[in-house]
Amino acid sequence: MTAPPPPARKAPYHHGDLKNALIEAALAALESQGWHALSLRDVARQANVSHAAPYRHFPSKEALLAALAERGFAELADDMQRGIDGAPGDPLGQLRATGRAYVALALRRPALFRLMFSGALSSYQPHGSLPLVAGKSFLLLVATVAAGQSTGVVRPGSAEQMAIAAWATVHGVATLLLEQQIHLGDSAVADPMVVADAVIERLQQGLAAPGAAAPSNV
Amino acid sequence: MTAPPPPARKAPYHHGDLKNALIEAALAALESQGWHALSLRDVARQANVSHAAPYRHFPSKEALLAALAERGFAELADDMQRGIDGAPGDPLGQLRATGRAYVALALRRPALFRLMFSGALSSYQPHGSLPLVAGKSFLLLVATVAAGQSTGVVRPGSAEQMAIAAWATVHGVATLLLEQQIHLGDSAVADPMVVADAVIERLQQGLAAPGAAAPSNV
DNA sequence: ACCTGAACACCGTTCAAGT
DNA sequence: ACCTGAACACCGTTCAAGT
Repeated sequence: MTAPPPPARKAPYHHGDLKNALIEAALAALESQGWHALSLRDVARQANVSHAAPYRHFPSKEALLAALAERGFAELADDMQRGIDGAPGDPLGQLRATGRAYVALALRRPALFRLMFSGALSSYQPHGSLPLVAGKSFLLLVATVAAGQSTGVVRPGSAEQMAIAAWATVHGVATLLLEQQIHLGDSAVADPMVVADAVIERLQQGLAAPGAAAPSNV
Repeated sequence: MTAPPPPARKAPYHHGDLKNALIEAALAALESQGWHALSLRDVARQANVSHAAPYRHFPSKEALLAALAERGFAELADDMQRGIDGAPGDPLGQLRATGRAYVALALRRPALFRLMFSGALSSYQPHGSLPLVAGKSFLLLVATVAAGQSTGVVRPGSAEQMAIAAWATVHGVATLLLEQQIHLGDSAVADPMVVADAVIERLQQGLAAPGAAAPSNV
């Protein structure tokens, strides 16, 4: 009765893969609390290490947040690439698909999206490969616009400038929807994605070459 | 020599207008640190009161942030209204002016703009008149679109839906510029406002009625 | 090489007490 | 009615010490 319980399986002193464990714990905490409320001490608790342990793997809390943001940007580029792959030979369809992927990510992981785009990181520069990964999705966009121009379905002009306009539009709907700034009460549409589609459709018309036929689907 | 200095003008025990003094101090701290780094204790220090004094005027730190955001939304609506007043009888010009005012505010007060639109406040609802003031600028936009439709320079359709598309586009450039996501290195343009104008111009073309003449200025 | 525990200088919020 | 000072339960970060 009074005998002490067996030591059971004690956690090893060395975690083994603490860095990834911290990132996983932080990703979970992120979506439930937002980046500004995320506590490094709490993440350490969740990973069953002391509050000082994370400092062996990240020089600061911001560095951990940057690692999360980088995961988000990689996921964004992957989703967009999947959209491009899904509509081979149809640049306008590819543009629509990348736009939908962008909005979908914002709605699926709102806290992660805010971390990526809402000034949580003062600069991407000091965080290793973050600037490179963050720039990847824009490069995809420019390439798709250029492809559309070469086949004549996208109006001529600076591909970069048109990509910026497309990005701005899609980023705008994504953030306004995610922050619930757009009130869908009056309209018959209750689904945010329907609003996004409408805006993307209008953008589509602006990017399409004057003579080109309107896309048939959606 | 050893005589104590005269009491001079001691600060009165009652501040008099502490509420506004706190808001002013907070607005200053906001732009220099961002909303997430803003400390209530520091704001109190800046206003020369104890760290507990703010709680007589704001139930929480978030309530103070909400007061700042409300100021921002009021300023935004004012700026947009000024843009509308500056182009009487020219709805397309008014739309362009409101868009420029929107981007200008984002670039002039980046931290305030982030506070307003980047999920710092979990909801506008519990903060008095904030939802009403926050909605004002969108109503201006809808009214201007409707005015353009009635004179035939803006294409027909749901004014609300077109206002959403316009808002999304302008909001997108504003936030991307403010977060320095758009790299102006390659282009000849170093001025963010030039990028904004280009995007707004493209939006303009999307909103204009097919038959209407292109705007001559800018 | 990696992790712990104590320590430091902060926070937001509460509450009895002062004016 | 409004403000103060101590107190509580947290933070991020540092550093000597442990394994």
